[in-house]
Amino acid sequence: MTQLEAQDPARLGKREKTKAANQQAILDAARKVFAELGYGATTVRDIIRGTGLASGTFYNYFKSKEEVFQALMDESALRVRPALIQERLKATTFEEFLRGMFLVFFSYVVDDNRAYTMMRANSGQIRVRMDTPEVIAGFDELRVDIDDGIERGVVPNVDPEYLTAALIGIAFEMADRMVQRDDPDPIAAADFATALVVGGIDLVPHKK
Amino acid sequence: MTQLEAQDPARLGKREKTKAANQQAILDAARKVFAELGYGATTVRDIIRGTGLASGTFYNYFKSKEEVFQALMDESALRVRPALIQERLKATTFEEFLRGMFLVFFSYVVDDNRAYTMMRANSGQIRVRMDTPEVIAGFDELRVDIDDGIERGVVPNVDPEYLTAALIGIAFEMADRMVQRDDPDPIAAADFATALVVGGIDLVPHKK
DNA sequence: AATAAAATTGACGCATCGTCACCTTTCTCT
DNA sequence: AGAGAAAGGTGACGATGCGTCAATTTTATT
Repeated sequence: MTQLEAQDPARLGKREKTKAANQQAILDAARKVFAELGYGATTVRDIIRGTGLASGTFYNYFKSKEEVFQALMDESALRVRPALIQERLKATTFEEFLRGMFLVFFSYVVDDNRAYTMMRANSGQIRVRMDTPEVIAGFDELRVDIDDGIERGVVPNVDPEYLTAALIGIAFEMADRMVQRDDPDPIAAADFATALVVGGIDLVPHKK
Repeated sequence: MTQLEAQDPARLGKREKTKAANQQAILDAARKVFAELGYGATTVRDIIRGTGLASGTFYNYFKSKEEVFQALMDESALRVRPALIQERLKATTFEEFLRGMFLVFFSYVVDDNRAYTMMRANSGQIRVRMDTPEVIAGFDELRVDIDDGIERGVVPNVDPEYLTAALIGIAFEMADRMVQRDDPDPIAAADFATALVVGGIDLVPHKK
């Protein structure tokens, strides 16, 4: 009754191989079903149905529906994080620092629209936050780097916690707005956000 | 089996009187139980138990658990909104406008800590957003007023949607941080937020 | 007082959850 | 290779919570 074909050539025991495959299958099914039905409406059984596994098996991999969702968020976070780190390291001024971070984040949101939209769709009804320790790890590193940047003189000497909070707030709320637009423009969004913080918003007049 | 004593002296039919009383009783019980158990863990029965009413009665007043929660949020929003409007109207510069709004919001968050904390506690696990049409009405008016302000020259001519989004993001994320601090200071928070937007963050150096 | 209207009640049927005893597959060791 | 052990998969089951609804009680109307 198992429809799973193993194709991974890596040297792993069959056990590890199917475990990994199952885990991924559940995640894939979950992403799909969440997108179709929304978080609230999908049941654990809906998810497992898409994998050919038995209902009980789900619980060998995840504790609950919420945990799968969280795992999906983590997957997304993992995909942005390297780029964020990259940007952070190559910035030499605060403005570069900000523009790089915002651009990476907004671009990701537009690119991986599926993942982000899925998350957003679920946001409406009932929501697992994106700023849990796991998901926000990139931004937590951000706070550390802001501390660092202050020492190095790259970042102004302001309350790092508030600064981080404000940046996160700007990023997420603007992203929400952006994806609702007809033609989302990450560069424009990043410019706006950057100007708002470093220069005052006068810098980016809105063309009507 | 009804433990409710009517004490409202207003001239209302007994029907209206108990209806209003029941509605409020459910809301009060809900706030308490949500705070104790968290949104996810409380059941509709947990809520109704605190009122002496029967389980079916709950559904005469609210459609679901989520709806009560939303109603509680609306109650809170209703409490801030007049002050927000007040601030908005009396501002003559953008800076005043911002500082007023931020201060009202942060002060409310600190004052009505119970309501806000309840909300926050639930935020973690699973969350009903604060930016639904109802809750955010104050901020929706904000967007309208920003449009207005642009016309009047009080608010800089920038993309109003992004500006609103950014302000909301700053407000909520900073509020989250603020309430976690030992000695939350709404004035300092409002100063920070205002400086961040109007003047660039250099204006408020952080004392270490 | 009789009748109508409205609201309350709690038992019921339904759905989902998470568990667990049993079974199948994979691993290990000689 | 084969036997025993360990890991993992299975699906039926008990438990829990939901929302409904026919019956009942309470309030309004005439």
